[in-house]
Amino acid sequence: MSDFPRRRIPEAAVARLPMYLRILIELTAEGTQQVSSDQLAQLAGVNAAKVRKDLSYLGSYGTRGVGYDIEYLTYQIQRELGLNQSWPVVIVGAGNLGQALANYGGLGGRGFNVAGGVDVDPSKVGSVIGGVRIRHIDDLTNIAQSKSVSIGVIATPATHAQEAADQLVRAGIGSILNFAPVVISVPRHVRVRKVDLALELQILSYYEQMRSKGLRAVPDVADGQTA
Amino acid sequence: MSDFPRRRIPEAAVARLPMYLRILIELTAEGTQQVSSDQLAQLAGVNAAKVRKDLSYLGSYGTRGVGYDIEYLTYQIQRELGLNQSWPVVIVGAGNLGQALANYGGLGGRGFNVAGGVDVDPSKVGSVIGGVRIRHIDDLTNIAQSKSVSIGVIATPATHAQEAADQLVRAGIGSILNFAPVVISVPRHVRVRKVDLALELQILSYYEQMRSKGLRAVPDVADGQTA
DNA sequence: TGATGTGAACCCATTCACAGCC
DNA sequence: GGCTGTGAATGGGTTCACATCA
Repeated sequence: MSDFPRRRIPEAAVARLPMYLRILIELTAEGTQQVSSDQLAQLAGVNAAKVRKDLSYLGSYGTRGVGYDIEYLTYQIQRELGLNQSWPVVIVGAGNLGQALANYGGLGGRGFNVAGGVDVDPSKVGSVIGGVRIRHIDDLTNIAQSKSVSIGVIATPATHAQEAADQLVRAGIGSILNFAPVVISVPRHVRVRKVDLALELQILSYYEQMRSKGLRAVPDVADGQTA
Repeated sequence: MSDFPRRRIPEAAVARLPMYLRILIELTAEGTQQVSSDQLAQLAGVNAAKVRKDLSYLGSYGTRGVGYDIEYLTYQIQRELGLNQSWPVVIVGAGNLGQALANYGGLGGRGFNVAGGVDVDPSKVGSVIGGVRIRHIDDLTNIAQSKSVSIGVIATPATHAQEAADQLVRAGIGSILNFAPVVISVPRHVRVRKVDLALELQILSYYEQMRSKGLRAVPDVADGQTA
């Protein structure tokens, strides 16, 4: 109501906003107050025009001839990403990875809190990891509903990932971050993002192999950087 | 020489090959021997035409009217990605994340092995994690060169990530997988991929927020799935 | 007949280049 | 003068649709 739903932002741009946000927060920590699209592009390793276009989707928050006010821009990006609230997330799987995630303190400052963790293993149920009590997976729906959780993280072995996904969907979760190295299938309205260590490494190995074969591979762009 | 450098594969296609590979390996485990682009697309949650085009970059390894021979296709993808050899990787940072990575057994079967781990903290140096002895970061160049490591993983806190990147570059590493939540800058010839939990969650929160505002957000595509 | 392989069309994303404003 | 904001141009990736072949 107060902030009417502005035009939809292209997916690719949305994916970069968190990166800009992080950089802005770092700049604030260093005491900087203004930043130009050129500087920001430099720090993010992308093209300056891209920065300006991305930011323009939020509205016209820059000042011509000057740049962007960091504090104001930070606020706008956070608002756009929905980070003016703290999102409760639930973690499925309390093995190595699940524990690492629960212990990872970095989430609090970035708009999230771990509302709970679940596992199938009875020996894990009841333990407390990173301040989070692990409950049985059958409690998932309870937890999700009582704490209004809409984001779930799958940190199970590959063999149980689909099961975990099904449970999350049944619990009414709308977005899933999948750390298990398998493709999970979910109803179309559920959004999934996947993080897979080996998969990332395999992409890198392709280019390393190209390099070793003497092909200059590509001039490199991707997550661009400066020396 | 034996396999002459075929035309370069588009970046987006390269990024999907590991996913196909994993699915093919799963199918093999289930005893399947043939697969069509339709089936594969279904399992990967992408369009069938995309599967065919992606695979066509490798060469014409399918049989019209039949599909793809899984074993043969698996071999071809592995070869293309350079996975017919095992790539040694070095992990910088032996904290929570670094330990989780070293302990993660899944790498061996997917074309990688942990050649070593390093840290700055003297109390960590000398310990053995996941079968890997942690050494001091000053040994990085030694390790990298003696074991021909070309891929490095940054698992340090954000504050030390740039430092770690510099050391890796100095050690002659060509590709970096960065788990630290900062953008690192490296010379142009070094390839970087970034994995950031909070960043992924922040992307999801954008769409959850859209949803909660009643905007049907997007019809969803991304890592597509079937119900 | 049935599924691949691929030109062509389409669509989204990136980049250019400059008008507009401070 | 300097930097934003954005139409227009470009480029890459996706999808269509069909010729091709087992």
